[in-house]
Amino acid sequence: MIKVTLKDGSFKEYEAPKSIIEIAEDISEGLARNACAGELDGETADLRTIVDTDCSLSILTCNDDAGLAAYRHTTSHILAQAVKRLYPQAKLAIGPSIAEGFYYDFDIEGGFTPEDLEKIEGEMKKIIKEALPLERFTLPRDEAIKFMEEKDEPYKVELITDLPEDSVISFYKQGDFTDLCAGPHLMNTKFVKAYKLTSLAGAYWRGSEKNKMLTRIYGTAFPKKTDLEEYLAKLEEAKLRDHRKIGRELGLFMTDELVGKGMPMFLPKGYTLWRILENYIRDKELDAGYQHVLTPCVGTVELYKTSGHWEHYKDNMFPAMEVDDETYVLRPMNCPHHMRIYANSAHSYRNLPVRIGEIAHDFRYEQSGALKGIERGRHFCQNDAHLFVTPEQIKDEFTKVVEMIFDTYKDFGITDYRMVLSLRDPADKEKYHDDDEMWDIAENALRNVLNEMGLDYTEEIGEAAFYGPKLDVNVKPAVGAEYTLSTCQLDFCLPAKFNLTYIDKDSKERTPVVLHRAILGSLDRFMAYLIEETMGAFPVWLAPVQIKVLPISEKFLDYARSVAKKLKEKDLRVEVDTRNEKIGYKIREARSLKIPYMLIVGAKEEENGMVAVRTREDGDIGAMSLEELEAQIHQKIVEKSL
RNA sequence: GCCGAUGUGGCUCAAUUGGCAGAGCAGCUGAUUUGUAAUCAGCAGGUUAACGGUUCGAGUCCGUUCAUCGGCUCCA
Repeated sequence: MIKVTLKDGSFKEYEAPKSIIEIAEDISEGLARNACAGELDGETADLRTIVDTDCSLSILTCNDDAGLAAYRHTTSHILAQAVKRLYPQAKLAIGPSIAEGFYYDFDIEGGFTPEDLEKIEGEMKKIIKEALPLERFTLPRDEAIKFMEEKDEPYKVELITDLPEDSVISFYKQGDFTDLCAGPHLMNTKFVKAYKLTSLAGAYWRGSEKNKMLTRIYGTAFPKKTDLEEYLAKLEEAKLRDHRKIGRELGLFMTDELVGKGMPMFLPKGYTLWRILENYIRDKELDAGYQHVLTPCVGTVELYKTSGHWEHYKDNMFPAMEVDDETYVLRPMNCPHHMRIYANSAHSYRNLPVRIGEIAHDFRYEQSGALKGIERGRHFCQNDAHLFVTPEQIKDEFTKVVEMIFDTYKDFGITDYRMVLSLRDPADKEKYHDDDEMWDIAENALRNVLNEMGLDYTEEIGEAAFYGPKLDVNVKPAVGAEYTLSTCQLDFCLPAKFNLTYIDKDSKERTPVVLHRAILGSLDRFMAYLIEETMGAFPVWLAPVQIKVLPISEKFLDYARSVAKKLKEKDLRVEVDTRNEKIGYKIREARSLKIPYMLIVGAKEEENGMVAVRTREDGDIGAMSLEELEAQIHQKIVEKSL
């Protein structure tokens, strides 16, 4: 009798002899961490011992991240096996599991077509049906290299060559296919139940654009067919939230070939929302002691040479313009302008911090492939500010910025975000200002404040700005990759480059520290995120049109207009549907435009001086006086609720 | 920028193997005067992204360019 300890502490008993593989398959439906399954295959010793030691079967299920990752990783091996069977000339690169599935990179002349994917899926089905066991084996490094050389897999050879000399390299074999891999994996290909190859893409070998571009196949896999279907349905649904689609449908913004790519234009409704965002954040900053300025969208190239941006970002700026004897550039950011504004007057420790803010238009020559609606364009508008502080004030000011971010997110109902402490890569002296002591001080300063505030964050190396570390607040859009919404950057570098000073208590000149920060980030991108979060059904305080008055027939047009006029006088955003259509038709359109309040007016309403109210959320809520309605709406505006 | 896909009225989509560019919605005009998610009729709207090529004939095939989409790289 073999007694097996399960992960939840319970036991399960088996008649001996039974192989560990059989038991593992039984217990875990094939999802076992078999980092050592190859060695244990056929083992009939006391399983209990093995389970109790660390090198054993920790039983994983697909409810575990690690279990699901193993499941998907095995699916990626099956994909690679299928590709090698159908296209033996394809060379294997890497094929990990990722957040929502897996991918595998191949080097193949001409790449794959969508039709190829179907063929490959078919071959994968066969491999699963063949019920191939996965066997793990190891080789010393030099033999591993030889092994992959014989298989003519240059990318695998390169991967192994980069491992330390004394490494022992593990492989997983399934039938006619063997891959370099650390594992763990399923015990058998037959356990893969539901999978789909989702897309084709190009991807640089080892993520560097200097390397060859390979062909990547993305796929996903789930333990159950229904889970896969649910996931695919969710993807389709996400496309409906895409800000580019909703932005067009609601008349918020447009793009135009003749104006240029990456240059979105905001339409009246979009600009109404824009103004609300702009006023919101400017007022908030005023309350927090910021002073706002207005600076031009161009500057001399010397300005950017002084800051160091020219050296770092020349290729991502619009080309320089020669005017008379001078060279100008469209500005990619505003720091240098604000530095010069600070330098315009003398400063004492008494008047620090100086907080200079601007809703500033910037232009960046983004790579054409990086453009995405108003999320990332070549023109955008930053909610920028630079706080000039003494070293002692860093902690306090940084804390206040983080609090302003939280406060703002609360108002906009943003809850799904991730904080990243972005640090330099100490090995990269090209990209980052070379002053290790400065970096250590700056990074620790931010880290300490975050810890003191008790915030959850992850540290990421090589994500800092060239002049300093930063806190980024990242969100995930409906479609595509995560991006940064808010940022706060600590800079010991630019103030010195611009010779900025303040007079300290001891009458000595000192260099201030600068915090670069953006709460809404860029207004464009913030709006993109709002659109996707709300699906265009903005809360009342943000809705470009808050109220639409719908007369039952043309007879009541005058009354409808008088209602609209009264509400406009109360600073509400109102439109009247003056078209000669039936009421159902007008309601239908107002609903599709996600307008929060519809006021239906006919004979009854005109007689009583009332309006029949229909809300976006609750439908028909009956007749109301204008005073009552107005009070209700203003309440929602104050609360910033739906 | 790189790899791949896509491009037909404002929007969503049709158009057998290459054989007369079509529909719905939106728009305009008229009739209707309407009570909570689409009233009826008519009209107009196109160099099929642009340019070039193959062909008796190109929306369809080939080439170049542009734009969009999915990724990669980048993101001060």
